[in-house]
Amino acid sequence: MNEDVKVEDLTRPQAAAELERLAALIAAANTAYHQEDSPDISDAAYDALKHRNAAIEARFPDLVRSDSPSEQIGARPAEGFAKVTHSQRMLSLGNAFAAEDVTDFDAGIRKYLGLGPEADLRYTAEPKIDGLSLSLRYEDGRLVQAATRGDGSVGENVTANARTIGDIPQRLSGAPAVLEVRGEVYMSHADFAALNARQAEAGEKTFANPRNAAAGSLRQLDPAITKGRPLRFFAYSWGELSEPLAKTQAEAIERLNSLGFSTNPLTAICNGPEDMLAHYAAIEEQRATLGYDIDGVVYKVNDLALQARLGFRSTTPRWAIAHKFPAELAWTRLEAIDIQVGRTGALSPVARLHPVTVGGVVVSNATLHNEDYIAGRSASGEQIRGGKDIRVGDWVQIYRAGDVIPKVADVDLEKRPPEAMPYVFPTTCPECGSAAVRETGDAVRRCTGGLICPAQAVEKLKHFVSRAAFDIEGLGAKQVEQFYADGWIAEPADIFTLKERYGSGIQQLKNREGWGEKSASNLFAAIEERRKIPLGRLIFALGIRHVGEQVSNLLARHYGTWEAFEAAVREAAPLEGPAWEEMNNIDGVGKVLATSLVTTFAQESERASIDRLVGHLEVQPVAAPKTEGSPVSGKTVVFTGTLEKMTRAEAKARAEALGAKVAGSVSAKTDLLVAGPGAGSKAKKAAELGIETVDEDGWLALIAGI
DNA sequence: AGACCTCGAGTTCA
DNA sequence: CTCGAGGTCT
Repeated sequence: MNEDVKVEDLTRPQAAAELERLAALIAAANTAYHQEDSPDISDAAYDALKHRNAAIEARFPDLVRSDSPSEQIGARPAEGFAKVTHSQRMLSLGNAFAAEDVTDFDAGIRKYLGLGPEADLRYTAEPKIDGLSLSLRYEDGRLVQAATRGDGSVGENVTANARTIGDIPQRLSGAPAVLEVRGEVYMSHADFAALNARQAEAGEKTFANPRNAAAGSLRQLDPAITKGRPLRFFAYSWGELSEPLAKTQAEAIERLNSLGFSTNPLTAICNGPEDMLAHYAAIEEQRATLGYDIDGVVYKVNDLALQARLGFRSTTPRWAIAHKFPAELAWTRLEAIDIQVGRTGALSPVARLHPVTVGGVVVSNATLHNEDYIAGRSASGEQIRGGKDIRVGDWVQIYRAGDVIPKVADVDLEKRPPEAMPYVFPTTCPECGSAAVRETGDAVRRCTGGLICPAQAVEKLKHFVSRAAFDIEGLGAKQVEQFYADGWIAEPADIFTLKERYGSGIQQLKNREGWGEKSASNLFAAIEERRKIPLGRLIFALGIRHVGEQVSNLLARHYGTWEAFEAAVREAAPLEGPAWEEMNNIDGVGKVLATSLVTTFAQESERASIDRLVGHLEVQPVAAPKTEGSPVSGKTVVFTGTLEKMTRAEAKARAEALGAKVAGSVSAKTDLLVAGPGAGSKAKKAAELGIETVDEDGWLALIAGI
């Protein structure tokens, strides 16, 4: 009955009735989806219902129902886009905040390239558009795929939507056979305002800022909706190419422009840091009148041959940096300080704020890092707040670090209420009451409750099912919390007995809010699927301190099987002896890490929990590469310089798996030197000794196909 | 021993 | 995304 009434025109009683109606509709749609094979309403219609519900709740927060659809667990998953693996990773950029960071950037590059301060070195400088990056793949001049950045390696296929954007050509003439153009999708201020006006008029939700509007528009499942949204695109980079575009960054951009792409008119060539900073100032001055959002200036080494020499760090290129504009600031009142307990027992203080808009987003929480941060003293120079302590009741200045994480920048002592007392950091865990202690030299205070602490237990379980660990579909953070609260799951092993214990458990699951027969059987199937688990994932899932994803894979590659790994950890328990030495000799594993691993396994309760878990699993070994016929078997290899296609730790592990011995320095015994860019004295020495030297590609070719 | 780099852990909002 | 800290390189 209220369906056609705009959200903002609803009276209170109407809103209450509408929320009731929507709750019933959405619940019915969820049931239909979970219990039958075909949902009864389209995704778009379903989303519209949820949007309307959220909009009304936002306007009448006190009318939010206890059975509100926005709170439901196990609701219909967002119908996703297909995944796309980028042929070349889409990296992010390093950040500069001060002029000094820019001069450091220049100095670092000169040093890396072996150039003096006077040598000619040019950079491009262009505005950093605040939108979302997109990679467009053209084959033989036709647009064949458009993908979002995603996590850098795998993005989402949004080709149909990208085709609706006017700035994106469908066809190119005179382009390389394979051309991946990268750039930014954005919305202008004028278009954003007009869109929001239309949205409001239609009773649809409005967007907080142009960036969200652009992101929301590009990620529409129905391209027809995207087509109606005024999106634009600036090209600024490229991925895979069948032939080079040009010799310099500036010429490449010009080439993209002549192929029909919009490129930013404020792109300039700068000669050194002074020039770069001047251009930065010039762009900042025009910021308000550009008509679209920018959040900084990007500098890139102009010479593409030099870019190639500089290469990449793990997540960022060495030859580019983003010089950010100062973050937007806002003042608000600190209403409370809460303590959260993490997986490792870390007590993290969180500021509860009177909601305030910062950079187009309403913020009501902010991280306070740790005890010292609140106290206003810092071990390692975080002096943004000039040594002022933070008290409940204070007026605090908030900014969003990297435009994401809200932080407290300053405290207004003038406005401090006289009754405000310094915050006393708890020395017991607020969740379980165990002592919370701070190791000397550590910034964090940790709950000592271990598995007794419910917060730690839940966080460990969440970690266990997380994406890089067991990644069980249908068992996310929310479900884990609920199952833990209901006593269904107390430790990881319990996940694998869930079906036995709640056997015809589907019956019981079905009675839960938001669960139907289909989602329950899907969950059990997903759990079954994960009984087979790669060794690296298992080690990571255990959630041992200092043992993250990378280290877990390193350990898995080194030991190969669960049996070998487990035996090694047990034998290393005295923190000495051959097994201990071997572990410490793994590249990337040091004392702190090895101690953490070995002592965790040595704890009776942890140990028992791990044994119970592994009993339910079939751990897949890391395929041991054959060392037979390996061209490097028995040889001594040294790596130097920067490796671009693998980490040093990875390279070493791989070489050892192939039967080579990896040494740290070049000597007469060295058989082969693998030298990446930036190689220095080792390469010189190898040349003097007449030792065979190859670059990274040569090394990869050598070991290929084994 | 110090500089540099990577990884781990924790955090927010849509 | 950022900080802190562990680990390696020079």
